[in-house]
Amino acid sequence: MQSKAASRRGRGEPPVRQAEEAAATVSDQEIYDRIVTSIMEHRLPPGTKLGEDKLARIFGASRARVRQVLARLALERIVVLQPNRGAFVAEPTVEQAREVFEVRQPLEALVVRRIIARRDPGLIARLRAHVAAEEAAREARDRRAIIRLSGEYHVLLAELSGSSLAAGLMRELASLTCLIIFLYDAPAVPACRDEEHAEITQALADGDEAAAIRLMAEHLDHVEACLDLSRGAAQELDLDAALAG
Amino acid sequence: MQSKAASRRGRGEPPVRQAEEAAATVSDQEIYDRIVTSIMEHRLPPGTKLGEDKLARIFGASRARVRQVLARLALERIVVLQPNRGAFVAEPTVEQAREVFEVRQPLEALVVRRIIARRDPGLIARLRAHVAAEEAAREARDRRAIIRLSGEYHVLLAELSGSSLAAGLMRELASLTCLIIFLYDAPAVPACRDEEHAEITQALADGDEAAAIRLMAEHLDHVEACLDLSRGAAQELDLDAALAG
DNA sequence: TTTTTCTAAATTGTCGACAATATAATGATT
DNA sequence: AATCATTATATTGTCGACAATTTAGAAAAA
Repeated sequence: MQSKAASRRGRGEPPVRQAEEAAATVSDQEIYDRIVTSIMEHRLPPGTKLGEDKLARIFGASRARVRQVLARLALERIVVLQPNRGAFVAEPTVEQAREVFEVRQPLEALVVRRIIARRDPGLIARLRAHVAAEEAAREARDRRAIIRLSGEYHVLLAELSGSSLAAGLMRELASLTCLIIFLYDAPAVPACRDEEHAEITQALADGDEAAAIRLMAEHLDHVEACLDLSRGAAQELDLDAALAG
Repeated sequence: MQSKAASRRGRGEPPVRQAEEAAATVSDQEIYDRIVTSIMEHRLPPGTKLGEDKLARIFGASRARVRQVLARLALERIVVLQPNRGAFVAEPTVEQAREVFEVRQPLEALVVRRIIARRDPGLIARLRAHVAAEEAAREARDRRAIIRLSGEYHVLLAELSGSSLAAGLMRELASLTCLIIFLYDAPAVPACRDEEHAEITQALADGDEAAAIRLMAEHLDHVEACLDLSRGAAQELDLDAALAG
């Protein structure tokens, strides 16, 4: 099947590590977390087929278990289920990308207001620790970790806000944003938001609600502005290239 | 092939012989819709146990199918799954109730802005038709239909806004709101919002964004203000009667 | 060579059976 | 009589097997 490594740039073998083989028992949550992490770190590119049998072998779990997890991912819009065809990592359209940012904007503002209202210093400490982790990943040039941690900052924010509903929604939206960034981002991306998380955290520590909300809004605008949403997805380019040759 | 037997859709529960045929025809979506409708109409009160075997018999489907639907409902927070104990209709806490309204507030504003931006007359017509249906249900004193239709107005609004993301979120939040109203509402509730949907629709028809947003915010405030945050009631009910129809 | 048709392989959808756990029912003990 | 321990029943959790469908490949025809 796989003749040339170069030919399977688009959607080939799953980049999921096969290192740990069939251990005794792996929970649904573990399977879910590993797939989500892989997607957030772009080791599973959009469009990748997630075969049930293949995943079951990788995780050493039964197919039914994997199937359950895939159904959950599909409901969270991170994965698309095609009847009788299987599960694929979602490829959000330009339209969907805009919708995600549109919903995130007021939701993040809500989260910021809640955190300000709490005035919990321990809360700020956790945020600072996360920002430090982001900084470390950036210095280590670990681009995958950078992308994942950037998304997780917002999830952490929502969790610390005390609204489990907002946290759940943010988890979903953050994962989707990772997919969107992978699909539509220009190469020089991460520079766009290097210090913004730190600045937002500082505004929260100061209890400056207006500044925090403004910084957050600008931050989201910056990320969205970095995207090239005028043209089709990068995946279509691959298709065109393949057809030309 | 033969669908003659299916034409007999009485209120009587599907006996064994009908169950056999229904197994092939009842889709997951149908099971999902019927349970959601029953919950929205308060025929399945919060706290009701949703036994897998019992539901499977009622719908004439396999337990695995029912289990899938229950997992989906759990992910949408309408149902709670207790490990090794089963599925129960969710009983949102006071905290969760506040969270729902808190998230709905900016989300509904977003939906209103989108609809205004569209300026589609056909869209207004559909809204008016729905409001008329609400009016009819109110005149018919069909309290269950009133509650369900009230929630569905907001879902329809989100769908017509053109954002599938917002629509999906609103569907979840509307169902939760129905549960919340059942748990915490004082008896004299629906009076709270008799004409508000019509007024919002009119503002949308006029293209008056500021008025529409203000009316919507006030509407949500009114509903929330009607809630009584001191008691909670749940009673046993047999599933067959509640799911019939 | 290109297109079409048919066959074979692989993958998903569905179900029933068995094991693990919780609930109830019963009987024994204080 | 009340409480606790034990047994019995019912429900959920998990798995493998089989059927239905799709995909890939081979063979045949244009």
